Amino acid sequence: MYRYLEQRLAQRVLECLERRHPGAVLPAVVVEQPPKVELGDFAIPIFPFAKPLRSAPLKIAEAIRAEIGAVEGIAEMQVAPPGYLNVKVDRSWMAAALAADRKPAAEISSGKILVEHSSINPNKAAHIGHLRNAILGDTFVRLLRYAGREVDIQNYIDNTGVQVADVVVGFTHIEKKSRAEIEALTRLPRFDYYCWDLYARVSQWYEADKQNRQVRLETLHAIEDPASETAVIADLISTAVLRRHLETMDRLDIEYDFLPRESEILHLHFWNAAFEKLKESGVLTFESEGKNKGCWVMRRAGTGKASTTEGTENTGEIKEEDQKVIVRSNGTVGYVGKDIAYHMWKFGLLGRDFGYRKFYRYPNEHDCWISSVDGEKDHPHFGDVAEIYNVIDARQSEAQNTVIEALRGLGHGEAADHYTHFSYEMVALTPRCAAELGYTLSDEDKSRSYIEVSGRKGFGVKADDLLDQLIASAKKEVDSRHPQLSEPERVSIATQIAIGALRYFMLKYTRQSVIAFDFKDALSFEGETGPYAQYAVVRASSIFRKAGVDADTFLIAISFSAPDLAAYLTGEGSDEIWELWLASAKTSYVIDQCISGRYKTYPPIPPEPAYLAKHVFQLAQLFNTFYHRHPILSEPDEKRKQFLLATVAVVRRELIRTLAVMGISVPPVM
RNA sequence: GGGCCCGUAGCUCAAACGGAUAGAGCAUCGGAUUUCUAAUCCGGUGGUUGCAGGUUCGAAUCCUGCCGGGCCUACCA
Repeated sequence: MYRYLEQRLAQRVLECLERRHPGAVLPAVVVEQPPKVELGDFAIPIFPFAKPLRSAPLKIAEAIRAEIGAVEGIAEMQVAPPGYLNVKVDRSWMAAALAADRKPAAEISSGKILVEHSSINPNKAAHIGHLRNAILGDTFVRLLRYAGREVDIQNYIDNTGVQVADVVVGFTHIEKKSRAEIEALTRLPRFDYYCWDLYARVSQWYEADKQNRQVRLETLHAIEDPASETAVIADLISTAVLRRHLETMDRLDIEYDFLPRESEILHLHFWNAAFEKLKESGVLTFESEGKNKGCWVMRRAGTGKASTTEGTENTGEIKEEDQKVIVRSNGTVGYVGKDIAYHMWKFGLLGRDFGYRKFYRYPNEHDCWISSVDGEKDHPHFGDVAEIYNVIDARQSEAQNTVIEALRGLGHGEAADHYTHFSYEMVALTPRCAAELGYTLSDEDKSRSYIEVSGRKGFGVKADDLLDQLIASAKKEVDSRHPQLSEPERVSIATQIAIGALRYFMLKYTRQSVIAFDFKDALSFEGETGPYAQYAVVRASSIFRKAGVDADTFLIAISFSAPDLAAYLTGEGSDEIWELWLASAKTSYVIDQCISGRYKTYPPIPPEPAYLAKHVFQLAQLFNTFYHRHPILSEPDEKRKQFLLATVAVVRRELIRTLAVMGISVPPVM
């Protein structure tokens, strides 16, 4: 409703100006939010119109105010120096719409969206960096689904790469385990932890004797032959670790629909199909001499302008330093090549498909499918989508751009335009946090503001460990507050709080900010945190419980007359309560902003889920202030009491809604 | 060398195609509870937005140049 009002306001202002100045070339009407409620609910800066209309901003603003006429939902307009048109919403109109949860008709959006996230190498336990990825991705999925879009969630599994090979080497060459012994180990409750330690040992083993690296190459090669014993072991390990990753993410209510694996991209020859098209279209060129002799290369994304710059004639030749090797001189294809083929499949441009079989069933009966060479007959239709979003950290932006350019080069400009690298910065550890974990730091490291997590070194905070700590910490608090509750009830509440804290923590930073991880901040339940927002909802719920009224149906049953609403919302000192209603009205507006990114620029800026966190916090903060100032159940004026209850119900509804989009549920008590 | 990102309060972060007095949380100091449970609220302290120019009615935001930091830049994945 808020967004609807904003758009209509901009439209009407533009029409008004066009009527006054026919033929004038006008800039877009920008609608902002004034710094304070007293000023109004919308603010339109008039400065940009001064020059084209050859008139003073204040004069133009006054003219608009006088001539625009009645706009539904808008109560009044004021001209404010040095050149703003401040607009006040018709408060009772908006409140009535909000209480009834009326929404303007949703735009019809078409086409399935594919979101790829997590994509953790299946060779060790997930860590906090993976948590950021999965939480961002999962929240984005929830945003899209809230907006009515159809979404498939994919988690790409690189089960044939060096990282898996390294752990295979660890089992077979360092620990000298048999296949049966490894199989037994995979049944450990936290087999991924075992691999975490082993992986770090393998790295040391390589360091100790460079000869050992030869084993890695042999193993890597052997994994590609599905008939080999090594491949069977690799599959055993990667599948077991993958299962653990799904369990870890399920703890956070993160689910997937389909797990495409590199092994199938290999064995179903996706690359061959892509290779032919890439050669035909000239995206790939063969180098017959120089550094990359014998390789198939393409232009590195982001280098060299499309046309000829200095020296480079348009002969299809690419300067050596701008070359990206896609096929090595020994004929094998690198990661990017496979990724190009995979993305052609995503858009339905490859002409091949995976086989599918069920892999994992969530407690809610939802099935997660996995790729396989010979799959089940009946399966959902994956791929062939209209838009894709890849949640991958910023370090891989060049590889992502290369894939996009390959699609463009193949003539699939439309697909390339609907390919978004949902980029974000990494999670690193503060030096203090690293020290707490027992790592000895060099003086150089101590002076850094953060230190990168390294799976190879076994340096990092494991996802399950962090979650365990959060639950334990919340449990302690719940135990002392609610000793009367049963143990399972207390565990359940503590778990919800822990998830709330973790998901909020990962979402409150904007994407391009490196998270310097610190236990103190992450384990905090006070201030700008998930539990703060959850607690606000619990408070709201408890008011209704005490009142003996059902919060969810209260708003349906009740109705206010416009004069009553106006009395409560526009009277003396009502700004503070109005602010709460106004903020509540913004939920769908905020969700829209999260999805489309902040600017409507080209190229588009990826989505930003952090605005959700800001919105939730603002709602909770306003509510807590309101809660403290207005005793509700003891309000003597019955009509006013109903209005205050309605205020609580609306805020509560919007808080629950927004938290749900963030993947955060609310416990019954805290 | 080239590409991308960052530099805002003691710390961690915000700031809506450039807009009204740059805001929060944490920390710190001082207050608030016989009430819908204080995982809360109110108030104080704390800023030359890395530096220097430029663009304009107006710059944390755009441009240029410095300074400082991070990531990418392999016939690794």
